[in-house]
Amino acid sequence: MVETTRRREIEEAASSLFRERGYSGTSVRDIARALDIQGASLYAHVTSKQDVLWSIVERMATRFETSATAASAAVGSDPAAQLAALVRNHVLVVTDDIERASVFVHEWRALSSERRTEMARRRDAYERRFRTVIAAGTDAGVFAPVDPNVAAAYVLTALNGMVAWYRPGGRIGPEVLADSYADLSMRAVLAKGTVPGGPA
Amino acid sequence: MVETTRRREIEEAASSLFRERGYSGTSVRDIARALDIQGASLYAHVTSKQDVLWSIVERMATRFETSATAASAAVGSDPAAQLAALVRNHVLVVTDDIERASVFVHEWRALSSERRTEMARRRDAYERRFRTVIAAGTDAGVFAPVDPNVAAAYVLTALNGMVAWYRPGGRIGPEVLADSYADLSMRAVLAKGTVPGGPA
DNA sequence: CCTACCGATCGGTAGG
DNA sequence: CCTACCGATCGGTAGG
Repeated sequence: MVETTRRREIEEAASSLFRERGYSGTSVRDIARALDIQGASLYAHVTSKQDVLWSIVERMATRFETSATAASAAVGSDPAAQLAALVRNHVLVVTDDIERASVFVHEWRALSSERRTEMARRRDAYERRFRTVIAAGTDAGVFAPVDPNVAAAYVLTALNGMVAWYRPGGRIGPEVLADSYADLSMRAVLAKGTVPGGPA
Repeated sequence: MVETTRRREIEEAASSLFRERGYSGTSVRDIARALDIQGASLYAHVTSKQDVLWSIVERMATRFETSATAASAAVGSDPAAQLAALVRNHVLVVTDDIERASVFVHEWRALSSERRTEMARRRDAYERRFRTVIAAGTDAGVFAPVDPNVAAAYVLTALNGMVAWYRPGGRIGPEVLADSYADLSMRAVLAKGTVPGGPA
């Protein structure tokens, strides 16, 4: 599917509706109504409702992946700095596109089985970045002796939980939020008395 | 509606399906099939699909509320001990009924508007317990100077995030998990150099 | 708890 | 992008 303006508008309207009502709770006609066209007219631009979900989820997955890689590369190998960079980056991606991020977090289960399997793999690889860096910090003694799987799940679900409450333009901006979440996450895993490694 | 065995079985099957596919993604016939009866036969026991969702969500809400109150009362007024008790309690409620807990966390949005409003109010009151105790700790200087709203959201979404990955009978039991999550949460908010207040 | 059935809505196609 | 339409499925009711 070529990427047209209309196509982008459909994805945007769908993201908003999928966030509010879920994929199953949103009909093709709901999406069309948001764009003031007929339900059947959507199919001039997309091949299926499932494809719209896929492009939303896939786009966000790629964004999380590439920007995590960039954030990681920007800070050197210190586990504390690495974790802070991953957390800050994640918050910034979420706040930058809260609707697609929400769909990414909650609706990937509605993907058809092949795509769902691919996404499960990519999500797992993403979570592994957190596990690995936490394990490294724990081994180095700079982090408390936490179970890296539990700690990574804890931090990552806290980050993803943002999609449930964050609204753009609110009291707290993305940068402040990124710092707060990084502070909370660093403290959660740091050994007592350690000085937190700040963001890059 | 009287609480019969059959009624309980329906709620159980529905919890499992709602968790897997969401409320909108689950049909009345899906629930019936899980119980080896006809779709229409369900209506001998429930008045609507919506009522099944409500009883699941309401039951869990009450469980979270009453057991948080009990946990809070069991530990004295020290903010650190209070927060640890709230976290431990939450983890234990979630792990004790992971399927209903998952529906409670994710599907309350599918409630009809009146019930949804009530649940929003009760969820907010529950979150306020966390905010209040965090604010008290921050004021007392035992917690780091975090924004209580942000910190409470962080901790509570991490706790609720358990429904996405926890499976009963796994490597880590509920008690160990409750301790781990309490440790992570305490460290996240404690001021540097403070000795964590343990669970009750 | 069953059979038989209801109107409404679903995702999607045909053919312009 | 529209009208007209498809078969399938939806939540729920009637009447046993």
